[in-house]
Amino acid sequence: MKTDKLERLQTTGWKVGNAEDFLQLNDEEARLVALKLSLISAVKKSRIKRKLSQIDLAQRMKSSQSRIAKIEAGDPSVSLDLIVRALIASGATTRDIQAAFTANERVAG
Amino acid sequence: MKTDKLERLQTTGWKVGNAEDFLQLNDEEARLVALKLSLISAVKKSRIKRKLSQIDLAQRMKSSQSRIAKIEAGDPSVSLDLIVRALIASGATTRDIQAAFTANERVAG
DNA sequence: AAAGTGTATGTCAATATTGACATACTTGCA
DNA sequence: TGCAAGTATGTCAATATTGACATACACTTT
Repeated sequence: MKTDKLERLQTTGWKVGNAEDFLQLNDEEARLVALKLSLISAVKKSRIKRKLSQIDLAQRMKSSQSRIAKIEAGDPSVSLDLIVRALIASGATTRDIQAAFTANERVAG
Repeated sequence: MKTDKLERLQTTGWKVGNAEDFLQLNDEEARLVALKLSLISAVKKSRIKRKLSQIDLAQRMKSSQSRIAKIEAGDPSVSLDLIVRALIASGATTRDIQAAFTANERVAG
């Protein structure tokens, strides 16, 4: 029984990609991006609503003003974790977060 | 996930910080954890529902079986980004994701 | 004009997260 | 029993993300 590369790839969960995978991946990537954008929008909205400056929000979540600015600017260095943290720290309710998802559905439908 | 937040709070002396800040931070951290748990549960549910093995799901999202296992085990090395990617790749609809948030609200509310 | 307040952008060392791999455990089936 | 498929766990080099800092920009008030 030879343990060639293909078999190894299969047993470890790998397969050669094709065009379908590529398109599928793009779609999923698009959904994630759309979701992030919705949440980012929710962060800014929530922060403004509660009259918090970026510095205020940064202090609340032990981050920095520049990070908050990057969040709201959609900087690629910002993770979904940080966006959601900001959303929570800004005082957004779980309902607000759900609303962001709903908005996302409309966009990404 | 960062688990050194408490440690940093302690070592920095935090004369500025007060009990209110401390509790607030814990609460926000708890909300994030609860949210992650809900989404993790949704990942596994969605994967099983569509009869996908961890290897299948890993292929779909260009990850590895061990990563999927870590996601579902709630391993601290797994980001919210990865959880949501897995959720999307598993075929979960936006409605499914919203449902996960609703479940989270019941827990964290 | 100068000073104050809030936001944007670039940089970077420290830290967190990643896919990949090896390997062990579990379950069911021949 | 042995085998195969699925899952769990530990490790690690490569990469991504972080808070902090400096600094520039926009706007308002003095």
